[in-house]
Amino acid sequence: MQGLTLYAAPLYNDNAHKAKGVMKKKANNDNGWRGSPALWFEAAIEILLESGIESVKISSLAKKLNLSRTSFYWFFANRQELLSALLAAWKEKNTGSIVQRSQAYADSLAEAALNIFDCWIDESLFDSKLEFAIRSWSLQSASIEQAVKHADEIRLQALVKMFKCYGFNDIEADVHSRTIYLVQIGYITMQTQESLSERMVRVPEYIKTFTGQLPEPHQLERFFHRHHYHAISIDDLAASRT
Amino acid sequence: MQGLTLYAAPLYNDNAHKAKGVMKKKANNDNGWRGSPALWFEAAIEILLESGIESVKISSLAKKLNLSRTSFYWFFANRQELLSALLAAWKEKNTGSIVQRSQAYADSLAEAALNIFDCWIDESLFDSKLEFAIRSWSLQSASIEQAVKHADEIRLQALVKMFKCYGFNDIEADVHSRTIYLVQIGYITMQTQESLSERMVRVPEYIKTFTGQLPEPHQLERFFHRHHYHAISIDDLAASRT
DNA sequence: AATAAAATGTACATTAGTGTCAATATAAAA
DNA sequence: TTTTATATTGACACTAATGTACATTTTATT
Repeated sequence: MQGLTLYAAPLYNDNAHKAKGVMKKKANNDNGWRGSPALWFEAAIEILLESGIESVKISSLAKKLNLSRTSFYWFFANRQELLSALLAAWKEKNTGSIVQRSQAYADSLAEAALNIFDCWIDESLFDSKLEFAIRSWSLQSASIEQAVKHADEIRLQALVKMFKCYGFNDIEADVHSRTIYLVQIGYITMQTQESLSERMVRVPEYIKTFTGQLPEPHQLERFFHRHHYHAISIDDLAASRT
Repeated sequence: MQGLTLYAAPLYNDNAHKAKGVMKKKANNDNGWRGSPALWFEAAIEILLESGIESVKISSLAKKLNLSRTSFYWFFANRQELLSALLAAWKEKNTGSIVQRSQAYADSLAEAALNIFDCWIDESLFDSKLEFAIRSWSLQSASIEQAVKHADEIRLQALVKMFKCYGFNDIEADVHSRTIYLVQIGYITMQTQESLSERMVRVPEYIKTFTGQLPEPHQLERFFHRHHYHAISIDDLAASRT
């Protein structure tokens, strides 16, 4: 066993792309050993996103990593310790981004809303699958439910503050915050899989619905640009071919 | 074992209120036997809503019903058969109501939206906890995921049709349908617990956000009335006391 | 090369769940 | 009241998961 308070989120972020591929026998650490806390953790994240927390079984992870099941206990005291690391990673990543984007510079409410939308487009800011998995987990565990409720409060408060900056009264800010946030939570729950362009096409109408104002062309352009989207994009071409 | 294709949803609806109370030893069937498909099913629903599908264990249900675990197999072939009954009950109840309310009479879009809101207020129309539990289940099972996706499509189509009746174009109807539906799915996912009046206070602003028009006073009155809500209500009094 | 530290693996104990079977009890029908 | 259908139970076999103890292998250090 080892100490391991700190590696969870950072390693998840750094190695997420690497871990995606099929690797099995090769591709491990820099040192000569096959296992590491990070590898077990990444395998756990993968299984969590694919099949939920109750599928995060040490035996499955061992199979995935081609390691003996009991080797796990060298790095983690027990299964619970691994699960705590998963929760910590979620906290660090998802709530932070919403709060941060709600405070970003904007020259109008429409643009402020677009700043929030960054989270829904950019996976490096907000991981929707992780969000869904944690929320499902919360059904089974009171402590997780607590953590999720707390996150919702923090996030909604950040949005309310944003709307109030643009002159909304209490109830308006409340309803509009909930609308912008809950529509996204709804999308996540629906596990929608859509191309970038499918989603971008709806953006102006959503902004209008959420804020009451259509975004200016230059604001949309800025938004599209930072997400590498062009009105006639590779996505559109691919879609039109089918 | 017995045949049992038909009892699922009807018995769930009919006996849901009865089953809620603490009963244990008494209060069973009309006949002299202690167990029945319905009782096992109701116990399963309760556990499902409380703690998720993986907690629906025959051993737990038996304890809850004060029956031998193996007695279950007189009524159901196996656990899977019970789970199928749970899914069937969800299908029958939740999707049906949305479709039905989307077609109800309304003299304006605002009122049409209020008709949809009926589902979110009236538990006999739409069971939010069941909805959440099934959606969580869908993470673990491809077939459940399929069923949930299908339900989402049916429901959204019904809403799109409604918005188009009031002159919305394709993309407008699409975005507004998604907004009204996803906000609710978001609420469900957040497992929000609020009093009737807390929710009613937000209704006008939500209607304005979702449809672009504030509801007429008489429309709101009709809505409040059918949900037994009065501007100064028992809820308000209770809240003001704390 | 010898040793220590780190990681891995095998064997075992334990737990918690499913499902089968045969024996028994209860209620309804003859 | 006997018989039959329905329901209930305890004993058993099986499976899949966790976690422990200890031996073994692999890498790093001297």
